[in-house]
Amino acid sequence: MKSVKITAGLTYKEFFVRKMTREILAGKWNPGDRLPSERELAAELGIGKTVVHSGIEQLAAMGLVDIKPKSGVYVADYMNTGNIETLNAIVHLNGNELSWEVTVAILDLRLAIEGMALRALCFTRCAEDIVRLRAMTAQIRDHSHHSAVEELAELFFRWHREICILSGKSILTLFMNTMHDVSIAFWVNYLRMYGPSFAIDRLERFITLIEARDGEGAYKLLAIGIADYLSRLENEAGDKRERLNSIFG
Amino acid sequence: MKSVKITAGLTYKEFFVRKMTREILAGKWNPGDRLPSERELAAELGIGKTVVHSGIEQLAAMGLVDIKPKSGVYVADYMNTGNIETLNAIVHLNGNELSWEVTVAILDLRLAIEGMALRALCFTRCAEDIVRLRAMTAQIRDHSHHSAVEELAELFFRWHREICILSGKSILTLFMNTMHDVSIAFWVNYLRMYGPSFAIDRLERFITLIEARDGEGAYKLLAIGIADYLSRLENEAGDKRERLNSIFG
DNA sequence: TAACAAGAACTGGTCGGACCAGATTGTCTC
DNA sequence: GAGACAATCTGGTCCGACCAGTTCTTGTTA
Repeated sequence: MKSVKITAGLTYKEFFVRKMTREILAGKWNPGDRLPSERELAAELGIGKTVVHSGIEQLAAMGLVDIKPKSGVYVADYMNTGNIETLNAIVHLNGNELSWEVTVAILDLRLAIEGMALRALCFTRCAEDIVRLRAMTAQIRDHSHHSAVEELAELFFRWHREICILSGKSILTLFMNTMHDVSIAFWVNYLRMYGPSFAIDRLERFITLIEARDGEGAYKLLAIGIADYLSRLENEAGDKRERLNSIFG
Repeated sequence: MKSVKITAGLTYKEFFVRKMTREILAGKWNPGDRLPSERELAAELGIGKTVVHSGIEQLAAMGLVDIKPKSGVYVADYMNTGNIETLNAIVHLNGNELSWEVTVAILDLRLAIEGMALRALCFTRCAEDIVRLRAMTAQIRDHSHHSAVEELAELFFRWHREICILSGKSILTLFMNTMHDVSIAFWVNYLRMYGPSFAIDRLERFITLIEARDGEGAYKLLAIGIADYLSRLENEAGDKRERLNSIFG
């Protein structure tokens, strides 16, 4: 008789990883705490130890726990020793809500990565690159009438990744992909703020600058767009405060 | 009778992942190629299919393969869809040699990440932060007489990560940790170029600027250090060319 | 001979038991 | 009380059994 209630579609392992992630990030376990042994967790949940072990390995790869062989599994000081997967877990637990700090950090890194790629691409671009970017933009425009915002977010992410690919700077592409999950969360918020139309027009402005080989112009467009988004975010936070003030006094 | 010759200390899974990584990155399989089925690979190597499957899952997490259920496992277009683990694998296969492109990209990202952290820390730092950084620096100096360069590299990485931790910008810390493996490779090269003494003196200059709350000064020190390193790297490449010229004509 | 349906074989996916090696704790003897 | 040995604990690894869906092969019917 299993004690685990399996949510539709989740394997035991997925259920276990989600449950432990939630508990760790919710503070049920603090950094340094020793988790129950794999056998205890397996017995408690009514699943096999190998599944638990596999789940714990995943938690370790996510930076949430440290495994000490022969000793036990300890909650890691994950905000200090964690990695991008830690951040992805935090963001996912928050329903893909990005805090101000996360947003600033993501966008600054994006400026660094995509800034380099844009400059390089403006220098090296060929005609097929422009055709490629235009085709992708048109595809996004087609989709914008009937696709969910998450789908659109994926398409925007891929457009900007294509900048890195076309620039020939493979490493920048790898870094950008590494930030995929948090970037999708960002694009969802961005599309909600500006709407798909505005966002697509901006893509076309990038293409114009790339066609003109204006690396500094393209970089500036990126930087200005980022600054505007952050400014709007701040204003929305201010608006929320004003609305609360008018309700409560 | 196992057909796998196990290198000392490697599990079947580790052996399998290394073998496949080497073959994929060496071009034995091209992006889009379908790998032999898990059962075929298992039979060929004389190990269990589950181990092969587990290894393939790891290769997928590394961005090297795409798994299509019921169809097969295909080599991914990993330079376009891969992630930081892809880069780590490439660097590791090259005996931790960093190409110029990788070095430039890493350092630019580091400038973005640590630049933000330095500025923030100079603004918010307290006395204990300075004490902490001084203690870490002294520890590094103690180790520099008898430690291997890889150990020193780890200590330098942690010193710079501590900047992020002390800045209170957790997200920057997570990003920095994400770049841990390639950063270690960089620090090894850096220490070989400048020597531990010089590198430690530079840490102390950072501390002086942080103590003085000179965010722009600290950022400049970082940027200048990076530019100098890249310049020397270029000169070394030039020196190699000159030496070859004088040998061959 | 061609088309359709059923069965077999294939694919990756998941799970749990068996066993391993080393660390830690408990028990017994001196 | 100290030391030696055994038992128990820990995480670690591997494998066979079974699953679900896809694709290919074979047999039957028109």
